[in-house]
Amino acid sequence: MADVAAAKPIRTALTNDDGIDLTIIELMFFAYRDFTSDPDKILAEYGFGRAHHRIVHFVNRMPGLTVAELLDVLKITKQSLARVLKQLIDTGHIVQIQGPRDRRQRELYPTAKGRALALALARPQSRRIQDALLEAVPGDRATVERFLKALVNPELRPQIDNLPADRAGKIVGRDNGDE
Amino acid sequence: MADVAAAKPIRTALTNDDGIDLTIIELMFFAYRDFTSDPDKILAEYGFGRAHHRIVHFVNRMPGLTVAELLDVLKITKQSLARVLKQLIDTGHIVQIQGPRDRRQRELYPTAKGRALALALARPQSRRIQDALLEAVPGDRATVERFLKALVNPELRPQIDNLPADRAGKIVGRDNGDE
DNA sequence: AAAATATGTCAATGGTACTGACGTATTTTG
DNA sequence: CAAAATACGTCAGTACCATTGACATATTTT
Repeated sequence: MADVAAAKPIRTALTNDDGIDLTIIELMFFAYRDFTSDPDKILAEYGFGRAHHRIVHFVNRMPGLTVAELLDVLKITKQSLARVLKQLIDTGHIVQIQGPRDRRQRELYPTAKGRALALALARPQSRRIQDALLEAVPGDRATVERFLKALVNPELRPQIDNLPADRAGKIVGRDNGDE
Repeated sequence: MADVAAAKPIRTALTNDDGIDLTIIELMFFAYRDFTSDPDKILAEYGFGRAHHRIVHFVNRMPGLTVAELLDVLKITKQSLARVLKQLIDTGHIVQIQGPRDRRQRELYPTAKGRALALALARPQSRRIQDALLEAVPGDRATVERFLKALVNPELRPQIDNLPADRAGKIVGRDNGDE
């Protein structure tokens, strides 16, 4: 009976007074939407989507990673990866090389074309971040990084720490004189 | 000819040395993914997706907004909204009321059920933010808010400013004694 | 030799988004 | 008042991204 009649509309707005951090919740939504809009435009020219972006990005960040490692970073299924990875291989952005130790594995490497795409996609995002930090005072960047990292599930934070920050000292793979 | 041969793999990792702010780019990816994972789990129980989340959220934040206004906030097409909004109306989360001034318009209001859903979805996100700011010093929250807002396209920032922060003074609609 | 692992693939499904076109009710404009 | 514009809804078709489940192959481990 109560279900039949139209439910009564609530006319008062949900606000921060309700004990919810709506300000940052909404800023995350709007910020992320616009943050991804620049690469989305570029990807559309190639007929690619966000899945291609993520794959080409992490293959460039961790050259030689295996399919299983890539799945672990992206937290998607093998089947979801398959089609998109195949397209990137077919278009010459990524190459597969049989694992030297374990020949069941396929190590994934970017080509020069794949590196160029990763850079083209990252540049506008980096630029947007740079602009957002224009009026930042020393320490603001660290504050933002701490906050974002603290939003990540704790068990996944080591994965982020293991990404190469720069080329000082660390040798990720033998440099064979790419370009 | 050059295209036939397998392209040479690049074995060096892309790093911050390449002039790209990879650290924050990747933090944004991981942070947003985990930030949306909590509501995603709840939505799955209802057979809903992220589109339902966004609609039920902003209808609760701006009760009485019209379909056109909602489209303008979400930046999606009428056709994309249609199916999802219909589901939320059919399940009694949202009600439509003919606009009092312009009868072509349909004002959207949450029901008690819709308000409860919006709160249930927002709570884990708010909690995650609260936890992320646990060790923050005064000023850190403002720094994060400034940064996120600066990532948003400039022309859309007024839209964010117009969302009700709290109920002090401002009367968004007449309070007719909901629950 | 058997079991486990790494990968690839086939089929089916679902959610979200898009473009384009068309219809209806209502309001505004000339 | 008639025409144009507006607000909304809907139909058809398409595309991308992700899922589960099942199965096949090559290789390594036990």
